[in-house]
Amino acid sequence: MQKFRRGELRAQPGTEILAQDSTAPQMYTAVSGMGIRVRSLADGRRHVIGFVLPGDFIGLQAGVMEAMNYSVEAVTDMRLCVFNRSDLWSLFKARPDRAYDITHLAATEESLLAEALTAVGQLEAIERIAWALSRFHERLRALGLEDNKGRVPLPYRQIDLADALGLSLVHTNKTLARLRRDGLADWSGGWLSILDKVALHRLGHVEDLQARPRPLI
Amino acid sequence: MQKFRRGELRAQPGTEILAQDSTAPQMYTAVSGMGIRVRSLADGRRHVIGFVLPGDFIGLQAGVMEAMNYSVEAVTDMRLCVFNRSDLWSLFKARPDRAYDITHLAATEESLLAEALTAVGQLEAIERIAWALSRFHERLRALGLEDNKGRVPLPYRQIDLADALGLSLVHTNKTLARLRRDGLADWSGGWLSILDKVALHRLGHVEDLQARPRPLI
DNA sequence: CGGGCACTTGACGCCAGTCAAGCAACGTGG
DNA sequence: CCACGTTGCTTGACTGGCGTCAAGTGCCCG
Repeated sequence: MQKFRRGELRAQPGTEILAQDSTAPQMYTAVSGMGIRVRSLADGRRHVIGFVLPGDFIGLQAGVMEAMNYSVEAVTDMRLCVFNRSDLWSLFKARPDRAYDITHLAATEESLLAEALTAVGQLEAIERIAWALSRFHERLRALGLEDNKGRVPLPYRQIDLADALGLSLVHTNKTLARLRRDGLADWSGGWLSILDKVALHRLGHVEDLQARPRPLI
Repeated sequence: MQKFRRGELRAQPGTEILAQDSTAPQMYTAVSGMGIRVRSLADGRRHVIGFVLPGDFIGLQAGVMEAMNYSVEAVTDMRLCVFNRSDLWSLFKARPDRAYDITHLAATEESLLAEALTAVGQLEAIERIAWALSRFHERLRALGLEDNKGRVPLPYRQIDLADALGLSLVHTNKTLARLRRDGLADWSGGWLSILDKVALHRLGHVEDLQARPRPLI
């Protein structure tokens, strides 16, 4: 992939890396720092589609479609690898294996969105938050960001989580406080600890891949 | 693509075409009939991720990932083209243009899901339904299914729409009645008519591609 | 004719939104 | 150095949109 790399971008908190409705000429891979994918409505409401963590690829939509349908914003300082949209087609011709990987990425993204849609559509507030915190911990742990006390860094604001889950800031805050009080999870000061993983997963309907019901017809 | 076609499948209403958590060896393109993509929770709740219309490709997840993370069910009688998962890789090697198209499909799917997520997360009940009916009419009209009275066939049940929008059946029913009474849209007897397109789009925050705000910095 | 399914409508209650006030941490400029 | 505005978090009081319960209709099918 190094051959297709075109440079590095640094973004400050609050910066818009890719703009909704724009036809960006570039795609990115997050190297460090965190951001959000966000869709804005004309009346000011916004929905956080997802969270960008190190290693995530962003801008595929801009790469293969006419335009992005959401923005990407930095929440912390970020460093990103830059790729040219115009190189994507030559990559597909030269490296079918890489093309396959990119399709795999897109399918994974779709899978994440389907799960989020289910959570937002069907779960009640405390279940949604349990789901989100479980997923956060899982992803960040997989990135090796867990410290020796089992905490992972989570530098987002409560309003970001609220807008991702379709909840109000106030209710999100109260529900986080309840999870803390009940000893399930504690997200404060930019760090997240899972205190009772089993209970949290059950509450958030997070499926342990091991425990999937295997149909044996 | 004909070379990769492996046969035809017919499915009755209620049939599960692809099962959640399964590693299906096949992918499909819907030829006729309609279905739903649906995720089920352990406690019986379900979320309708999306609606399968003629021309839609399904099973890409099963094709490139370990397993589907939602099921696909037929709602009417359906006919589908069958493709073998194992042929996907050879397609990527032989036809980079087709591989690109498939990635484009996946990105389009992601885009639809992002819009749905925003609707379910941020809009209130009547707005969500206005959004959904607008999108339905648009997609079905593009398929040439509009009759000379401006109606399109919509053979789903109210519970399917309710489960797609994260609303209860009862509230969905009452909201549909309200849109009908107010002269915005009428979905009854399996047919959908848009009576006041402008008002419906405004209510559902459906963006006219023409009228996008072009940033001119 | 009886049972099931989809749709409809009214009554009631609760989860979560809104409003409002207050605190702590931070950066800025007089 | 302190006053002041801004941003993010917290908490209590009140309200309302939407869920649940319940009953009823029309239609299809065995």
